[in-house]
Amino acid sequence: MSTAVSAKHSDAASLVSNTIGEITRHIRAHELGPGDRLPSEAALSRQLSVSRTVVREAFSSLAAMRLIDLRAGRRATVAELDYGAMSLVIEHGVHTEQITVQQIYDVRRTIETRTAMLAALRRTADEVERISTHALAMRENFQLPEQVMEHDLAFHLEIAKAAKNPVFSLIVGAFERVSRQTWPIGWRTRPSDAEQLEMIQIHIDLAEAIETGDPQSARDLMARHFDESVKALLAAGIA
Amino acid sequence: MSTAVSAKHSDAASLVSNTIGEITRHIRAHELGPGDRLPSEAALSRQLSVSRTVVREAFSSLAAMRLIDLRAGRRATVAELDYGAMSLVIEHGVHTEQITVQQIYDVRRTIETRTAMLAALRRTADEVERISTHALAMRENFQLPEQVMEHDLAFHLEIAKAAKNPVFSLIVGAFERVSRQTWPIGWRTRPSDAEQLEMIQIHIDLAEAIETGDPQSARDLMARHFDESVKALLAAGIA
DNA sequence: TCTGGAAAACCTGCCATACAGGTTTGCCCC
DNA sequence: GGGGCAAACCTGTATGGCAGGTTTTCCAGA
Repeated sequence: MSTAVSAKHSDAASLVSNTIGEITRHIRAHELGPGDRLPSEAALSRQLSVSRTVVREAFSSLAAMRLIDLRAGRRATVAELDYGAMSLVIEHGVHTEQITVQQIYDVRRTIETRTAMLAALRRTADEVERISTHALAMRENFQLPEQVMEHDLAFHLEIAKAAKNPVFSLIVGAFERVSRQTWPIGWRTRPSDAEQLEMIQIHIDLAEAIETGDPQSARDLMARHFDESVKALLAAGIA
Repeated sequence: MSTAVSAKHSDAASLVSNTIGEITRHIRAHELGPGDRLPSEAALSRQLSVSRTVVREAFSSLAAMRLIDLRAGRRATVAELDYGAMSLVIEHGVHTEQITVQQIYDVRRTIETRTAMLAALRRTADEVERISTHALAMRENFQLPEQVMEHDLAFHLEIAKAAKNPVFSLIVGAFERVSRQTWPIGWRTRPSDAEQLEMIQIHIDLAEAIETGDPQSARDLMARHFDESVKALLAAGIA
């Protein structure tokens, strides 16, 4: 696998690209925030002297990146931070074999040992509540993999949120789509109830460390969680 | 600043969304890799029973996320991993005040202490060459901020590349657009030649640590680099 | 038989127009 | 002043068309 990652230097002087630039400039110039409305397609079309088709494709592209929200009949609005687009990019990388599952685990370990630590320092009572609930729900439903997975994903996202840095949430979220597809593989590498419960127990311990406010312990537990997961994957021959 | 980050659960049953799904499914089903060609707009239009308009918007969206490449007259092709879209998402977050510069530095520190370490372990001779070249070029052109910045950005990207994990490259690259805009602020907080050269020296030392193959030292230098940068930003009142 | 090159076929970028719904605005009536 | 309805506005999708770039095909000449 090559590790080439680039960014096309988009002088891409197509009308659509330019229009996308104009729209983002408009957002910046008017200091628009989430929920604020953008000009209508027709208005932009006149203003920039391009057809409505071009404006539509520009809007469509921005919506694909989740920078704006589109809904029929309504004006386009500036969107809240959303990891949907990043999640698709990562998924694409995995499906086209430019990224391996193991590489993702390495990045997640790097990021999430940090979020666990920060969460232990900065969490609010509400967040502790939600994190613990997901951990316990994993144990409760441990015979329903589907359920365990959903709570597992939510657990990790909540910890990122508790770290109080939206960029971490963005990155952790970016792995969601891929995780949904690889998670069952990891689960199958732990065939016995004991092994499954052991893995779930780490989550519960981690939730407790965050509740207690013990960053070092939270960090170590998250590291252990990923080390175990990678070990399991390797044992199953996912290299 | 709120730390809410979500992903709209896209049941979004619009024709365009469905078409996007169909196209990505096609890529997966046929195991297409970078450079492989996709069906023409007209063909997909017939095959999915939607108008060419819809297919065009779907292609346009995928191109915005850099999952495919579009060029006039040519068929669409599967794209190489590219951080352009992620870079736009991050930029959008900063401009709409959902992300602060400091938060980005925290994430970069987390990620790049790891890439520095891995680079020291895995770098090839070529990579060492390129990393050193950029570091030295920073010193050489230290009176041309524009130049220093470009080499600085390239320096960090090369280190990520040398870490041999494209996901790290993706994330480091995702901060490029924002960095280009905030970098001059950081530079101005170091008004004297001595301060500027001191900051550049860290890069040179880091390049050497990577060349020597000293992961611990590389890690520490990268950490110091970010600590200094954050300190400078805070001193300048960028909170 | 092989090769160079031109024409044909194909393809995308962009535009104008049209119409079916959903949304917002504003006005009128109570 | 408030409620509700109609008009104005807006987006989603479709059709047809043309300019210009790209690929394929195939013929003429060596």
